[in-house]
Amino acid sequence: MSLKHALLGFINYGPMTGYELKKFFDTSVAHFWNAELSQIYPALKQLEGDGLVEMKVDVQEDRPNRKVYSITESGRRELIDWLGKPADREQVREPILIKVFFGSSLSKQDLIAVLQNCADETRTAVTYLEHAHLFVDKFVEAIGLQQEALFWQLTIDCGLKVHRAELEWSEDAIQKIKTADDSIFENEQHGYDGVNDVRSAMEALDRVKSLLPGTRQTPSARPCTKENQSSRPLTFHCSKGA
Amino acid sequence: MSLKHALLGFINYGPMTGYELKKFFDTSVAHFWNAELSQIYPALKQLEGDGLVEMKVDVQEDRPNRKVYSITESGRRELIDWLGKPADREQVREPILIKVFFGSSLSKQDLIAVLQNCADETRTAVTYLEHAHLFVDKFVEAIGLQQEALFWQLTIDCGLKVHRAELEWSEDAIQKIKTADDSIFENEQHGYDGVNDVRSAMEALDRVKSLLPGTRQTPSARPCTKENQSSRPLTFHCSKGA
DNA sequence: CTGATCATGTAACCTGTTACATGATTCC
DNA sequence: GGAATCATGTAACAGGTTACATGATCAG
Repeated sequence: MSLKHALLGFINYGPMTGYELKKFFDTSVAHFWNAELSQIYPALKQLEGDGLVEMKVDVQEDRPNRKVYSITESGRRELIDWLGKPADREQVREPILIKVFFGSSLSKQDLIAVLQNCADETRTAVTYLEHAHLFVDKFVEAIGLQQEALFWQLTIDCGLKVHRAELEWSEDAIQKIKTADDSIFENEQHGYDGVNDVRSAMEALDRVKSLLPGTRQTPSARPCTKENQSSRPLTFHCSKGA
Repeated sequence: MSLKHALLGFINYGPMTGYELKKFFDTSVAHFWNAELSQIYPALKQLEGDGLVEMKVDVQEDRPNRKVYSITESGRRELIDWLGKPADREQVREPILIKVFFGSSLSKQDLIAVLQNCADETRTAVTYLEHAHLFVDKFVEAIGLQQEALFWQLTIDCGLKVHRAELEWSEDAIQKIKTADDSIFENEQHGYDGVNDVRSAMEALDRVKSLLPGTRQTPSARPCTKENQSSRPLTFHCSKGA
């Protein structure tokens, strides 16, 4: 549950309301985490129920009352404990790669247009992150959290590297597609079109697997069961725990 | 709804059952999309309800009956239509970056350990993807879908570039943290610890924003409303539409 | 006999997004 | 007067994961 720990992390800077937490999210971690108010408020209630934060109502005359949350000792322990544990990996989900994967159904120009659009958006993201470095410097100074600068900047470095890699990829991909043979596009006729063919394809897959290097071989087809999803045989599963 | 379109994409290769679709997911798109059987079966029912696929029961004596799905004309149109539209961007969510962001609460060595673990997992992912190139070549040949090779390989190229960038980042980050001043770690005392300070921090933020280049300035504080989430002022929002 | 394979599903749950509701104040 | 600000929430929905249920056959 990363959200609750991110909330704890901010509240650890100092007592805050849900509304203020939302601002912190939007101004400092939006490039790698988002949270809506409708998610923050119930999460704070749960943190309070677990004794990780304490709430005090701040009565105001001319504005709505505020609920100010502070971290407890138990909350600080929980935060430090969680921070020190290996990070979860979220399953990668990239709609653009679905489009590329099935790109043979499109015309060359349509596929390029989709990738061009992707490249443009990524370029925008890179530009924003380049500003962000400067922004963080000013911000941490303004709020007196200079010690945090290194850590905040590191998260931006990550976003920059990753987005630049994405951008490089999409530009490369466009080039490769441009120079590809026209015959592989707008494919109507595929390799097989019957149940038996899919079956023999799966058998072929097993033969291919046993030819490949680098992993222990399995004598027969891998089924769709829990066990070998995590054992990760020959196929290129790559986003869940080692 | 990327999942349904991915299903359509595979069924477009040829008639298939849910169980077979799961195998295709696990062997060829697992590095950028996952789908459980419990999600595939109802999705197929919906696709059928929408007239995008057709189902035929294949009665077998010695094994459970199968439901074989084929794509319809309408389904093929829907697929091509979706493929040609700009891809959605999923909100980035990186638990590891939350840990780095709040890294000042950890000891130097604990933070390095977390990043080391992240680097190791990423290295494993890179190794798998390196195998995957070879695997795809053999696989598409075995199932007679050679025309698909370029597209499938491109999706692996993307994963490789991105994961290598991540790996590079985590190694850099470890170095930067190693050489950082010890005083910024295990931070108990933060810059402010009262409500009023958070408020003045938010005001400081607004002053900072107006100093920054590259975007149109806003005269006053940005609130937590829908409208300017999409207008993306000065902060480094970067993962939603331009 | 145990466990894997083939094959289909349902139900509960978790996380997150969108829409809706309220209501005073302040800025243009 | 209308929009934005401050400040709190609820409800519905969407997407995905985990657990559970069934049941036959085949391999070790």
